[in-house]
Amino acid sequence: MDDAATTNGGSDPISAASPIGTDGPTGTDASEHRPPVPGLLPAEVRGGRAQPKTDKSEQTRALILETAMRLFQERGYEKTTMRAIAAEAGVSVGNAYYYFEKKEFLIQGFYDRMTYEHAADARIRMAGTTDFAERLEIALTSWIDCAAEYHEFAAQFFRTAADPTSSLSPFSSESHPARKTAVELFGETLSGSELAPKLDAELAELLPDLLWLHLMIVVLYWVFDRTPDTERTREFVRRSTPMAARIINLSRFRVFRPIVRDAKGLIQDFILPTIGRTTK
Amino acid sequence: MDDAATTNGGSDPISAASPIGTDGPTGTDASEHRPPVPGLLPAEVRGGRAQPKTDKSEQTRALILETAMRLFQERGYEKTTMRAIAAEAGVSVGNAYYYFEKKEFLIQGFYDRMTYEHAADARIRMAGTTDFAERLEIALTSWIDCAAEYHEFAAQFFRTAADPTSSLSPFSSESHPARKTAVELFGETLSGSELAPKLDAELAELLPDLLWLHLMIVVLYWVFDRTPDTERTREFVRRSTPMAARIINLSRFRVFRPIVRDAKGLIQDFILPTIGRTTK
DNA sequence: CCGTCCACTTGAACGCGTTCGAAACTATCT
DNA sequence: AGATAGTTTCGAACGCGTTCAAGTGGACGG
Repeated sequence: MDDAATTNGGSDPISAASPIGTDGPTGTDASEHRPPVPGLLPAEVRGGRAQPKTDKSEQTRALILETAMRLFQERGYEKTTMRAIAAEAGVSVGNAYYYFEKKEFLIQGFYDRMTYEHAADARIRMAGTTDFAERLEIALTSWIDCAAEYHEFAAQFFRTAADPTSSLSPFSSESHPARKTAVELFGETLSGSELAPKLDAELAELLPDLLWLHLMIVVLYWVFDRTPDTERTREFVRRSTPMAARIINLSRFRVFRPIVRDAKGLIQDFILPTIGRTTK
Repeated sequence: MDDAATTNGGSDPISAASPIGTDGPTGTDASEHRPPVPGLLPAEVRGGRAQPKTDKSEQTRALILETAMRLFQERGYEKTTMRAIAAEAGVSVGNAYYYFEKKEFLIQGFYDRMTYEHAADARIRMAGTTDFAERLEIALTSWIDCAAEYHEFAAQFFRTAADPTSSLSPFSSESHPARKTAVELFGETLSGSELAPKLDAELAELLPDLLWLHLMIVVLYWVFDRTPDTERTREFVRRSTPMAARIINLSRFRVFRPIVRDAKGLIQDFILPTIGRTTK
């Protein structure tokens, strides 16, 4: 009896905006419609139960989520019990489960928050830089910095994310706004560089998702990284970004055409559909 | 207090990995659980507690593992309770935990068995074929076939494998014999092809591990694949293997030198050490 | 002012993974 | 045979995630 799908009303309050690739604005992106504090946004309403009907309801939900996030950080995920969260928030366990179907779903709060913090931070940091490799390195390093405080229980999160039956997976979840935000950031990483105009349009459309995959690899590396300040992952980023830039740059030349064509086909047919992107 | 490490005597001395005996045709009963080679412990011993001291001990261990694997396949991982395993095996729960530290560790049995079955099956299938792309496709398709029966609860296994704190992870576990076996298979996949003599020796040394990573990507794809008979993954293999072969083939040419050099450095410095391989 | 509906809240109870102290069994020595 | 030490087995008990039947309280219609 999998009630995971049935209990949720199925309606997602976030309506999809225009596809990523169709935007042709080379100038100011103006995608900064995101309020600065995402902690209490309806964006985090996802992953729970039905939509809130009351103000008080939403407050309770936010209270539980905030409390959970604080305790997770203080004690780690496993050692934070649902009873402790409920007690600390001053509600009952059942109430917590009224808003969050499973303990897992409380992690979503972290994921969302980090994604938005990362996007904002990276945009600021890469402003003024036009070299693509540098921009990419900034974007990835920014992620590592934003994620630093959560490294301790990242394992748990990653575990959850790797479960295809869980809607928290960055791969399988359809209409995951956080992923969309991240992909958009990489779109800007590319479009704001001097490399962008030189590229084949078709390839340029795929690249944001590919760069997001690059981030996923970095995340994988980061999760397993046990060096202080995840220095090894940072070094990995410093080494891999110039190479990625070079590969993309070389893709323009004739010798590489066949490979690039193959790769594009593979990505379009097998990778993007899997991660929930429907390229028409 | 994490007693997970302290309860275990420290290092579990794994002597060697031997292929799991081709199990009897029908009766999976514990009737032939005595290894003919005295100094060689079965591969299944890994992941549990201390080494068995008695013959009877080893029998009990095997009985529990066999029972667990059967129930996992019948009911799935989550729905198979430790109590059920113990009851079905005719032992107590405590006894099961005497041999297997956590329920997770019972999964290891699957992993080992599948790895050896795969290696054997792939070797048979690719005998007589010298085209590298074909050999690679055979190796990967063989894996999908061997893994087919476990697809249902593969999610759970993958979840566990993605946890860096778990010793079951194919990445972080040092001295994982199953991984070694798989890498060796890919070594033969390459060395048995007409491509092998043409390659740079240094690159040829890296390739088995890289091909294993290719398999890991296929596994990732497979876990999320919901199509019947994981047809989509099979198609993915058919498409990706010729491309991999072409890339490897092209790596010989001068134009690609710089990229190949970069890639080699990156892999040698960052990928292989992480997956427990120390290339000198 | 009462009844009805419904979002919200409660906490006891259930199932399962895991632990632990003690019993049972085996091997070895006196 | 008895004593001793080590190994294996047992099952009750614990903690935690999760469920569920039973409330509570406010809004609204009559």
